[in-house]
Amino acid sequence: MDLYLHNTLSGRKERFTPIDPRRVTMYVCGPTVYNLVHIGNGRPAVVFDVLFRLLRLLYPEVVYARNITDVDDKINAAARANGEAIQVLADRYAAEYERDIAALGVLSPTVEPRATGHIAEIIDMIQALIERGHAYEADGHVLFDVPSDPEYGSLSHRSLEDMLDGARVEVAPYKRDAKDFVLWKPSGDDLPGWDSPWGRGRPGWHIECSAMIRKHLGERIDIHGGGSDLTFPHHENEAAQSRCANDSPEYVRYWLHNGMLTLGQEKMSKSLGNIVTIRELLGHYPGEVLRYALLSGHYRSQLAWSEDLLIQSQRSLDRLYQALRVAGTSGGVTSGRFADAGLAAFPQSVLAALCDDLNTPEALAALHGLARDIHQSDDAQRRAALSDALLAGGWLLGILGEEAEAHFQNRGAATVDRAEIERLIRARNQARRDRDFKRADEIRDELAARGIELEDTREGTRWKSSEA
RNA sequence: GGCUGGGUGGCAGAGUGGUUAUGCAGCGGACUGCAACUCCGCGUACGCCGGUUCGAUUCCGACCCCAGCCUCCA
Repeated sequence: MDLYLHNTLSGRKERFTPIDPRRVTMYVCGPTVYNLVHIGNGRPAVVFDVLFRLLRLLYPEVVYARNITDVDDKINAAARANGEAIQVLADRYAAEYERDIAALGVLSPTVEPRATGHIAEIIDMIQALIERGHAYEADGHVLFDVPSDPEYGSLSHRSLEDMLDGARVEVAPYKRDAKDFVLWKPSGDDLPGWDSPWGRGRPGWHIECSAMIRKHLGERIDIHGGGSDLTFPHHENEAAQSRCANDSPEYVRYWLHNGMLTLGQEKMSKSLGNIVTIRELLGHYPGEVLRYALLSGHYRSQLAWSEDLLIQSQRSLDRLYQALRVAGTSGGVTSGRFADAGLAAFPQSVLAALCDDLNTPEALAALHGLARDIHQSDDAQRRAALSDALLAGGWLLGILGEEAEAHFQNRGAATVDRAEIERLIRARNQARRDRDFKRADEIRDELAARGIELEDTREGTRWKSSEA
């Protein structure tokens, strides 16, 4: 099945053709670790996790690198404010980040490189840029010479003249051109620094990604992902550096950018302060609900984050689990089961949706279609087949990994233990057989008051914990 | 100002030149001892104005409005 992806470079949807069909390479920009990440940071992690899962299904090998930026002036500032060692703070928040996105069902990438582990590669690359006449040293800094790259602006679709209009920032006096950006900057004794041909210093932001990609994935790669706010300047600069430092004229074949989350009327962002951390959300909702919410919109669109979205996502997810429950299948053990399954194990409708530029809302709709089919079927064998398909499709999206019965029972604020629940259900069913409906309803009301809801089915009475 | 993307039913959010998105919420019915679960049905959705067309929410043009980037940012 052909995969189509929207490429920022061309501005349109293109058929995905990897450089090497046996080995697909993908890089995604991770966060700068200086505090807990917000749910907006979770979007690329989740979206490109779905792409990673899909690619592994379609190609024999996928090398996926997702970086962590652990050297940055914001980290330095946060550490100073905390009176904490810089590296300790960065390590801590890197670990918190991984914990948060793991809760969102994000698989580990193939490699997770950190900037501080690649200083030698960064220095090499800067030297190459200087030698090739694309960078210069000035006042302890090394700067990229933007006018030396004729293709600069091709990714973000801006001409150099366009950029002049937006030059709102004061230009450092040592820059030859206002658009030149820093590759290396000097560090005082109180800041992290490494010896270099230009003195003790630290790398600029953009060069980190270029160096890590070259080391782990090669001079040219298939897919580069990240938030749309990184398109300019970060990715534009990164592309310029890599094109100019590498021997290959092609750097990235497919640039993918996810849209921003909004809170209220505006983009969720740290500088605006309108953020909600993943950690905070996990206190109220399972990670799977957050993931469903993130996937409920197409990755390139803005998505309005709200309490309502979470409630709707939770209930939508319940509907899928309810179908699994009715089919009598147990989920839960799906991860090992589908990770190495062939294409045939996955519902065509879900694959088709995902292969069309990762249309996750369409894929979720397909899952709901399967759920409906399960409910409408009275053939146990067919139900089992449908619920297998539902589980497989769910795995591809990174949801439905929980055992269905547990999904409904291990949540909420139930204050009754399992044995007591079973005992009361038996007592109620006895009362029903005796046609003592008053007594039966008393028991049901009592359980309801304690957060337990009952469902009577042909096979017996089921219970679930009320919504949290 | 430049460059992107968008305005779809109460809400979220896909998609399509003429046929049901999907989910949540609401209403009516079936099932049930009553509920819950589930099923069936319903509400005349496509910013505005023109154009093309037998027919446009879907193509073209103008207009209005919104968001993102142009500074750190997922």
